[in-house]
Amino acid sequence: MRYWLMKSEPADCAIDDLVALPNHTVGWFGVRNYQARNFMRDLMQVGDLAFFYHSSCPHPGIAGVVRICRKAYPDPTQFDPASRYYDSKSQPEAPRWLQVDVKLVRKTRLLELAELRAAPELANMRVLARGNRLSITPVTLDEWRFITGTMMGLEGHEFQ
DNA sequence: GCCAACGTTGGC
DNA sequence: GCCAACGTTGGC
Repeated sequence: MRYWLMKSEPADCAIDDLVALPNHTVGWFGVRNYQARNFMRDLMQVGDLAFFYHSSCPHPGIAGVVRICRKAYPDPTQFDPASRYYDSKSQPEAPRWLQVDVKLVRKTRLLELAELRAAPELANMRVLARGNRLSITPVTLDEWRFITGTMMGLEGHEFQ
């Protein structure tokens, strides 16, 4: 059981899009970085929990909690010439890019990036590291508990 | 395998 | 739009 932070551009998929979707489930398409892909391929398991993070937008920050509900499989957008995530070098018989499915656990208040940066308890959080460009980063249990508990007021909440 | 050039990310 | 940081590409 691991914890993650996953960045999504609200223009692609915002937390409210996930709220509105049937089953509140979406494929995490568009990852085009090998390290992030390898996290999904090698370490992510069904049942892992993740913060849903809004990036490249006016108010970047954590907007919700999701659960991994399907293990890594080929990202269909890599084969779609109309997609901004199309990759002409990826072949269907040897897909280069993968996605997992995530299911909304709960929408939370927006925990803005500035607020995360201001917390000494999160000084070593991977996503906050200088120069970090990974769209998927591991979160430690301590960081998870601090954010869901102290920052979100969800002490003792069972994320089923 | 090196590394310069180029591209991308993402906050500001 | 800027730009720091870092990933990727491709010639050698």
